[in-house]
Amino acid sequence: MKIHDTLTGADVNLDATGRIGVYICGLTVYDDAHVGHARASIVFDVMRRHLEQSGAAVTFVQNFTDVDDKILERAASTNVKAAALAEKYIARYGEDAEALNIRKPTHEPRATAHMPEIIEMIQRLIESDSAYVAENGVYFDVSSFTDYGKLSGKKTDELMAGARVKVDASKRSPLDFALWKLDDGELTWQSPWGQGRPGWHIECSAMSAKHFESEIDIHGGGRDLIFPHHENEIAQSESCHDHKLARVWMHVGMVTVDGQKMSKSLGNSKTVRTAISEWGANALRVFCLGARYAKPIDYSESAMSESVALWQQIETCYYELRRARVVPMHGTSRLYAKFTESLDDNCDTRGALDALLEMASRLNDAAATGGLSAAHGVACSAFATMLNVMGLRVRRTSGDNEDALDALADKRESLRAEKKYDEADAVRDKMKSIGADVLDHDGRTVWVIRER
RNA sequence: GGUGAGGUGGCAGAGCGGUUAUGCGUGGGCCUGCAAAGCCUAUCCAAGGGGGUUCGACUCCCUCCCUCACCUCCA
Repeated sequence: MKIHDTLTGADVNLDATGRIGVYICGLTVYDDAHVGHARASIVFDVMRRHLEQSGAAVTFVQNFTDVDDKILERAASTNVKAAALAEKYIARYGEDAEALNIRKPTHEPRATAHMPEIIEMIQRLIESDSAYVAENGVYFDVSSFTDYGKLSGKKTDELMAGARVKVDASKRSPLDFALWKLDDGELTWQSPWGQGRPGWHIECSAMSAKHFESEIDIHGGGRDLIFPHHENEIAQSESCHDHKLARVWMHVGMVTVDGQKMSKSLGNSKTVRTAISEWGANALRVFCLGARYAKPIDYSESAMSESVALWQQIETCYYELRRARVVPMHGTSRLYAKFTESLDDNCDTRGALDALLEMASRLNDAAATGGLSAAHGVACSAFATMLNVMGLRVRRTSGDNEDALDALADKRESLRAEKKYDEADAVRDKMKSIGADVLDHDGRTVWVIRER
């Protein structure tokens, strides 16, 4: 699999048959996840599924940052304990991820559960003169790391000139960032430098080092993490270890609304929950996978209704195959090859989606004209695999209801053959009451459970 | 101001130095007892502006314009 590396700008080949370590920067948990968070999680979920489908043993780590200024602020303003607030939103993200069929990461480390590792890493940084103790806490000395800026393409003197960096009198340089903040409030720990809590960034360096002994194969997150988060992670980690932090850096483009980045501060964010209830989880996945991951995508009514239309074609195809009792069969398929080649090519989910849609369209065509048969076994098998790799999940009803619907569909077919249309219509109404849409072609009755 | 990513048909969105992307939408048709779904077919042959390289550029180079992101917390 070929992946574009943000740091070098080059395409890096990954052996998709070996072991692959992936570290994704997850959420800071002080509010519900929005569609932008969902996109990043979905893209990396598909990448993981594809790597595993290709034979790789993937260790997939996605962290939660559960100690942070925002969490403390939100907790204070809503009169709840910060730890409880973080816990609540971790749980709610878990529900969102489940609804979106995002596979559980191998590990979901939390910053608060890694205080010894964090403190130890800070200590090492101080010992190697990469960090220093100041009045308000411990800071990373950016001037000690000559490669600083290599990921984001920023030069330290330009950053200095920018003067938008917060000035803190106890820092040697405005560019230095906090590793440990002295504090005696909630969510604080004892450290050699006094009571306090970690700064943002250090938790990811400590947690990734814990889960990966050497270089991480793929380190990812949203584009907005490139600076300062990932830049600072590199500085910290590479000052501690003699290997690079990651072989490949992968950054997912922003989700915009009316061309503007979705963000909480702008007040234009759409929560995952809202999007799912308005459009359905599969349509949201289709939307998030409908462009190459590095590009921005614009969330809008029309984009989402198009995603729903695309999803419905896939949904219909699934039920056509099911009703025709096509038995999956191994074999080679041009569209399946296009699907895997697309994903191998820098995780081109759009290309993969196109292959899946073309497959659905061909099968729907066959269903509408000659009918599906055992001859479609190979396509049926490829279709199922593609659905699975894309993480799309057709809505089902209970097994009992499926049996009942099959029986009703059979009954309706014979009533129609006998031209007993009133009775056939009654059966259709019955099927609708169970939640199934009825599609007729040429004497055959197919039912579909629609997501929406 | 700096850095990065882009500007493709009504919309979304690819690839490619010379052949129709594709999908959605729209028009027409087919199937059907009805409805729904589906299918077929047509439509749209577009490439921010200006230069250049070339036999030939949407595809390469230069330049200008514009959009977005990051430079402050952010997936």
